[in-house]
Amino acid sequence: MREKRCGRGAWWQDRFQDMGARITAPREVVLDILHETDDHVSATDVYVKAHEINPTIGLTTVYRTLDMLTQMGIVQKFDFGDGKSRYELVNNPDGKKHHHHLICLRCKTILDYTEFLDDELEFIGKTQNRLSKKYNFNITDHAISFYGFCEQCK
Amino acid sequence: MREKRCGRGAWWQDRFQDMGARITAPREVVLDILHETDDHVSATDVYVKAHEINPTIGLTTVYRTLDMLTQMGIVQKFDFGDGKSRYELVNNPDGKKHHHHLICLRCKTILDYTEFLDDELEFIGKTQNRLSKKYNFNITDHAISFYGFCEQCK
DNA sequence: TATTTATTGAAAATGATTTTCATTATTAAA
DNA sequence: TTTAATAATGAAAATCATTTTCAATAAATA
Repeated sequence: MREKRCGRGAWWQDRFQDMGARITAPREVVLDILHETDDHVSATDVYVKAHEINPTIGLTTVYRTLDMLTQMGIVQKFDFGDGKSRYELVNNPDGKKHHHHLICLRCKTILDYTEFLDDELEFIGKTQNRLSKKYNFNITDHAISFYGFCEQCK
Repeated sequence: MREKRCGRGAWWQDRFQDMGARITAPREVVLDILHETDDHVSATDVYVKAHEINPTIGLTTVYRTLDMLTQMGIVQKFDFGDGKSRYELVNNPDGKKHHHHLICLRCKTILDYTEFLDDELEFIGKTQNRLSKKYNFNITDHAISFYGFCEQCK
């Protein structure tokens, strides 16, 4: 087993309560794994790690949990074009800060960058406000990706 | 058959020449279809239309052509999380202007928006310059998506 | 405690995308 | 031109991520 959540419960557990979703062992394991990871992980990545911790956890449940977390806005789902989805905590207290992506169209390499967040914040904030109003959308997250060719491929 | 390219060749044909790629009937049909479409189409969408025009064109070739065009930067490939990739011309002279996406996490609806392009242009241009320099990347395109819940789903 | 409801995992089904391979069309060379 | 090399094609088979089905289990509620 692994150490339990600290104190009265992790930040995400309240969200579960609100949704009437149960806090189960498999779900805790998935959340723990996401907290420990800096990378964008695939469902299989999560499954493999989960399986090491608790071999009874099935791939289906991993998919279901990841999907649920995505819909709750706790996890962000990415598709970089290599056929499998990647998942990442939106708010990882210990982990990597919010970042954007630079994707090579030939070799599919993904570079995370965190620079220029100040300029970005300004732009995103403004746009987000305008969009939510205009389209009556409750915006919870965003993604910015640049495409092109990396040093090796250009 | 359908009308041939006007004059000495469409803009994309030069790109083909440069790459040593042949301008074949199936490829012309795929390009034509993309030009006629405003939507983000799936490979199957393209295949169905291509098939109406020329029933000998196979799905495999559609995939291959789309992939090739993506790598050439002529087409942009999107994944919105519904399991199939979408493709769209980057420069569609007659078609829709460059736009960004507003995606509902529950019902998966995709809204295109084109507002606020002036602010965006400024932000994107600046960031793009900085990134190309810093990471020695040849940036050809970008994508911005906002996630959240639409009117019905929130 | 009994009963309803949510969650789970295994196995099967689905469905998009890739690979294989033999054939055909195109270009380059002789 | 004719020929040799190469690129492109399509059908069928193979892959592989993701979903669905369904019976079993666990948790919440009456």
